[in-house]
Amino acid sequence: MALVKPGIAAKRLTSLPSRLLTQVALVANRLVNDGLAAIGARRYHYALLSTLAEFGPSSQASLGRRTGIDRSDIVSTMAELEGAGYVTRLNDPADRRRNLVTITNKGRKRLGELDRELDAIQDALLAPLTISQRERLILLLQKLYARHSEPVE
Amino acid sequence: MALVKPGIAAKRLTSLPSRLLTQVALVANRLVNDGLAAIGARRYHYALLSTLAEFGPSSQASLGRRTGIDRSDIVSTMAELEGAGYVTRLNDPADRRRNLVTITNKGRKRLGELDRELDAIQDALLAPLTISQRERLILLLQKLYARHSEPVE
DNA sequence: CGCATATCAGTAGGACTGAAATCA
DNA sequence: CTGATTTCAGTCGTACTGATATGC
Repeated sequence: MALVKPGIAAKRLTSLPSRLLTQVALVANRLVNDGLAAIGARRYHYALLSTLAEFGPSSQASLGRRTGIDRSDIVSTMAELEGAGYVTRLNDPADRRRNLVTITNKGRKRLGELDRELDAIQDALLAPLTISQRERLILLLQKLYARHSEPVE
Repeated sequence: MALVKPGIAAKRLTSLPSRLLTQVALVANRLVNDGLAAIGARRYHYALLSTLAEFGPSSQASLGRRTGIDRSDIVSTMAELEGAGYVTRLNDPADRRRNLVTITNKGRKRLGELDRELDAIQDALLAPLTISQRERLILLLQKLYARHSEPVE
């Protein structure tokens, strides 16, 4: 928790879109990190468990592409999740380069806990906005993200 | 530059507001960091120089409150900016605990360079949106940030 | 061979903490 | 004494790079 009472910021900064995004993302990340840390989790755990739950057993490389998490960070996070019993890693007999990662029942229960925690966090984050403002914000962010994660040409 | 072709993400993730914010902020930060690094600058430089230009000579503590930058990071960044000749630090005769930081003419010129660089970056970032969508996004983010940086009660 | 996968070691900037020294 | 300011020495999670080993 940071939270020093802020002063009045320079106009150049308060109207700079990239900075607004960073500052609001920082607020969101503080809420998410604190909330997840309270139950012993991190953002990467949620991203990986929810991807495994939706798409089924996957290689680590595929998980990296779907979540945007670096291959290198997948490795260490997978070790954590496996250690906690939330996933299993087996060598894929069809392609022995791959680790086939599978979510366990314990992992599914864990995902449920994380879902509930994150729901509460989203509410806290978006509390200042009306329902239709929240929808608009989400659509605008999705549009921005979609265009910027496409191959640019 | 990261840029691995992304896969299809889990629905839980693509609709999670905190994650959308983080992902778009990440895009913005990559653009900003790369653009500023190309001319030897960092985000903190812009935040501090623009605050000094708008509010005049300030203590480091005041700069920290206005920019949201931690007191500890102000110290090291100020050393960089002073080393480059963009600011001067004098002991405030009126309160000898304080460093009175003042932007130099060279610092003002530098701020102009950073302004131009950042203008181009904002255009690239917001290119997928229409003008009125950009305005709406900015308003929504400002509202969120304002409410979350107020004393909560 | 080229290419993908998994792993490890390490880097970099950003956010933050705790403690010390100084002074209002 | 309390409280503000500056500074230093770290920690932490995130994003990322480079190299290596292995297998398709």
